[in-house]
Parts: sequence; C-alpha cells; structure tokens
Amino acid sequence: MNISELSKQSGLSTPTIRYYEQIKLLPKAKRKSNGYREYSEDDLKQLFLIQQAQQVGFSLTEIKAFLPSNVTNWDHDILINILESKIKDIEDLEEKLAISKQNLRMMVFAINNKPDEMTCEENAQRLLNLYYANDKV
Amino acid sequence: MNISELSKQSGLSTPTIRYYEQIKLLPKAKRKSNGYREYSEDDLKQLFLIQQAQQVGFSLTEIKAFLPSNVTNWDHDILINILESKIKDIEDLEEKLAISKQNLRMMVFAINNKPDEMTCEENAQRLLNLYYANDKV
DNA sequence: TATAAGTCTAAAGTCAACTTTAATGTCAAG
DNA sequence: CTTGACATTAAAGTTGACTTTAGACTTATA
Repeated sequence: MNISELSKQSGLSTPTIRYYEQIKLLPKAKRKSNGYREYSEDDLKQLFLIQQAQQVGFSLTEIKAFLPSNVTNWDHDILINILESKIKDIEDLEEKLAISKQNLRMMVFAINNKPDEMTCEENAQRLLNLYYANDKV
Repeated sequence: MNISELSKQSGLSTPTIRYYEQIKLLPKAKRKSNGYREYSEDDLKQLFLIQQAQQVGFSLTEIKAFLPSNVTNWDHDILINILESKIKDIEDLEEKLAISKQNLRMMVFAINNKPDEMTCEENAQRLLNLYYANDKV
C-alpha cells in the first residue's frame, strides 16, 4: 500500500510516517519503480505497536529499543531485562494512577461537600491538604 | 524557605520553579526585603501535586485548570465535570497500560520459548503478530 | 491534455517544557 | 573586606516529536 493508505489505517500523518523512517523507528520502506514507498501489513502492525507504547509513556527512543525488528540481533538476557524493566515501569505508573484517581475523587467529594460557612479560599486550602495527606500514604 | 530549599524538597530545579511561577502554575511568590522569593509548605504541597499529575500524563496547561488555587472562582458543576473527565482519562490509560503490560509479558514469553529451529527474523515476525493479535482483542 | 491529487526530498518551523547564559545583586564565612 | 555561594532578571538555547514549506515529479480524472 501507498503511504496515504498506511496513514489512513494507522491514524498517523504521512510526514509522521516518513519521520519515523528517518529516525529508524520504521525500516527503510521498499520503493516502487516510481520511487513511491510501498508498505505492508507488518508496517501497519508496527505503527500500532508504536502508538500503543507511546500512549503509555514511552519515548520514541525507548520504543526503538524493543521493537521486534531491532530485537533480532540482541542478547536474549539483556532484552529480557529491558522488557521486565518496562513492565516494572508500567506497574509503577499504575500505582501513581491509582493515587491520582483517588486524589481526584477526593477533590470531587470535597467540592460537593464544602461546608456552607467555608469560603472558597479556605476550601482551596483544605483541598491542598487533602491531596497532600494522600500523597504521604 | 528560600527557592533552593524548595528546590531540594520538591526535587525540581530552581529555574523550573521560577518558570512555573512565570506560567502561573505557582502563584507569584512573596518576596523578602532583599527581593528573594519566600516559600511556604503550601508551595511545596502544590509542587508535589503538580509532579504527580504530570507523571500520570497531564500537561502543565491541563494541570493549571484544576489546581486548588485556580479552582476557587470556578463554577462547581463545570469543575466537577473537568475532574470527572480527568478520572475517565486515567481509567482509559489504565486500560492501555494493562494491554501493554500484557504485550510485554507475551514478548518475554515468546523470547523465552523461541522454537529452536526458528531464526531470529522469523521470531521477530512471530512477535509482531503476537502483539497485533493482542491489540485486536 | 490540462488540472488536481498524491508522492518525493531537504530544510525550516512549531510547541511544550525546560535549561542555559549573562549580567548583576546579596549574604555568610574567614 | 573579599571570596564564594545563593539570589535576581530577561533572553536565548535545547530536546522531543512532529508539522509546514518549497520545489519537483507522478498519476488519476474531466
């Protein structure tokens, strides 16, 4: 398929796809006789993979390290270590998310239950303290 | 406390703290007679709050919107909506994290269980397909 | 066959989130 | 009373991840 088709299917713009090739996040694309890039389903899969990793907070440089295509030459033990440290990163992030969610819920609660005689400023102070109390847990 | 003390306790550099003031993520700091900024525990709490929100993927602009200090003038219903949409964002992210973790685990598994007769290239292809299969679930 | 739509490249521009630089002022220790 | 650590500002520079621009070529449509 042409680049615009890959763009449509992946949801990434054509310049982004070319940019990914440039920074070696995608292999150099095969070219048709006219010079146009030619893509396969595998490229599409790889773009999905990249987007997914990106959404959970990995930088493009980090992603490069564990793309299957880059993985083939690697020492298996090192690779497994990288992967497991990524899993650990995700688990750390999951914990942080849980805390943040808790904080946001507390905020909603505090706003819904502001004592009538409290000013907005006092309530803001109260919120900050609620947050902080939770951070320390 | 002085800016360097706040820096130490918050883990943010002093230029970052000044930058946050500039973009109004922190209120204009009180000044001592010599012009030095003077900070309180509340500022520290706010910096922790900011860092936490940032770690879970909110931009500084987004964070500004739901800082207690900016929240005081807001319409409660709008604010509650913002907060609940943030909670929703976190829950979406949690789902993505779970999928990614699953994918990474699959990758570890695939690497540990590469059939002996398979080349690295074939295994890379196999990995990509495993990922993709999982994305589609 | 002209015109629009798609592709190419290289290079420059953008935006967020900082960091660095430069020039100057203040304070604490020897 | 000077030296070194800390403070101030405004402005410029950096990095990551793209996007936009410009000029040229190709392909599909009226």
